[in-house]
Amino acid sequence: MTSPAGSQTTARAPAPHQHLELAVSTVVFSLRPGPAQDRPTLWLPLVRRIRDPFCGRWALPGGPLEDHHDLAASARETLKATTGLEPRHLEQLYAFGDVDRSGQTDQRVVSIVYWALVRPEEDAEADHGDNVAWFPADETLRRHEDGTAPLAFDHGVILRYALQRLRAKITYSPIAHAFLPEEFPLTRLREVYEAILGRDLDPSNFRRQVLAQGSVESTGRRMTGTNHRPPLLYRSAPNRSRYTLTIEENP
Amino acid sequence: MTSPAGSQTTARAPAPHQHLELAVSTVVFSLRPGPAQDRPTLWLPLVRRIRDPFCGRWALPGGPLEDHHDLAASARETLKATTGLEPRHLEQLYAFGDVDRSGQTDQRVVSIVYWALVRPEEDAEADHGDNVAWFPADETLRRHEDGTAPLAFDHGVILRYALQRLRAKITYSPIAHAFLPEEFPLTRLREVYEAILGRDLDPSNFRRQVLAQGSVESTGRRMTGTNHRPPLLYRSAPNRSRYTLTIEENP
DNA sequence: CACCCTTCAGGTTGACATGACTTTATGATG
DNA sequence: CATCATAAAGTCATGTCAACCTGAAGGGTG
Repeated sequence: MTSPAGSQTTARAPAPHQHLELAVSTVVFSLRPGPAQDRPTLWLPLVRRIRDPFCGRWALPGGPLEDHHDLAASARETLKATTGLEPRHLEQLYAFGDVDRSGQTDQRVVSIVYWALVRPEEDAEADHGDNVAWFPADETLRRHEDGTAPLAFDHGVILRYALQRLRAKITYSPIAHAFLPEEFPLTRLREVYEAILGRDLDPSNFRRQVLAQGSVESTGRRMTGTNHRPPLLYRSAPNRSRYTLTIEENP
Repeated sequence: MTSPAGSQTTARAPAPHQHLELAVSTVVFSLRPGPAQDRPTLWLPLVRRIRDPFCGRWALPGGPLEDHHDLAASARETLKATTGLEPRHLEQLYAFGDVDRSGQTDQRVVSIVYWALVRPEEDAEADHGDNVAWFPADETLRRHEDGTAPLAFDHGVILRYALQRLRAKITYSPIAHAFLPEEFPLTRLREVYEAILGRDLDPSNFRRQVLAQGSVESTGRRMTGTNHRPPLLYRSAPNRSRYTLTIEENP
């Protein structure tokens, strides 16, 4: 076998019993009021399967890779078509391709999975019938793992990994802004972090940290009509982080 | 489009002019003496292409995805077949699938790229003729980017990304051990870090850090036959890091 | 308008991590 | 036994971070 990556070998004959399919899916997160209205929590949209295998179960939005679309563009397209969402932040998560993950013996599906963040305003617009719905992320994962309401395919594993990645990434990268509108008081931003990390943060220390690292900048204006001292409004600052790796899906 | 991820849609007709191919490639890193023998540097194996497109250029080892092998297993298999290497650490890097990356208009290649670390002992064993050779990583990247010796396909982009990922990951994860034999003095480990980060580290502070975080444990034994005070030998400790995400390719 | 309530905004303190540097230990060598 | 080379441990100044404290600035209420 001397054929290197990106090989042009055209003679690769798939085993007659397995057909290879390349799909693109996306784990979309949004922040919404939790069950008790204590703290906002992460939600994600799922699509109900209308054919076998896993007919009736919920699955991540996605579809086959579209020709003449790059991977990220294909994720965006498919996501818009299935759910109407156009996320602000989109990033590749992982490629899943275990032999047996398709749920059918005569077919193998390799999925390039993306994860995305949308703002709450963008949540509601789509009405795609009762085959698309939003679910609380942690509860969905819990009910998948205890067998109460399992997801289709290996999408439970994917969801768990996406949650881990989000929680890890938010500690070193200013992605939290993607959940918020253009201008926001620092308390909103802190609530995003608290929701994702699942614990309270000291308002004072949070302010100091986020200002020191320079991921936000003040607009100079203040919020009005508050019941208390009006907070300054901030916007997300142009990214000068050293952590940004060069592969960027966000134009 | 209601077909969710992992879709079973069998009716997807590829555009007649483009054939879709799924490949698996690996960026393998090893530590070897540098050009000047000051400090060891990163090297990687490349494979010379023997057909168009990019005939004669060097490319990452890889090949088409093998049926009845999971993605990581396919990477291991293909790597062993092309270079004889069986890396100690293997991890998925990224999926590359831009429409035009194959260098041919009638074909589209999506590559799932892995990256791997091997120990120097494992380097040399393979003799696959003059179509497989080792190159210094940084110099290869430089000569790709200034046009002196461009790599095939988009493998320059891939190499740059892999180097970034390695340098980022070594700061928060104990992967450096994968370059070393079972037992090693801390100075060896420090040299690995120095080579990858490209700067000297204080031996004393390095020792304190690495012992405090517990990624290595002492064997109790010492090196013998040294020209100086014999150092203690350490081995890598069972991973108790919180940073390890759940998708593990390393059995 | 005096007073209270709430949240904003900035400051202080102590525990701990990090970087630069110094000192002592231990084997081989001649 | 003096010397050499490196290991291993200790010292000290500085920086960072969580926890806590204090005052500021609005609206609401009587």
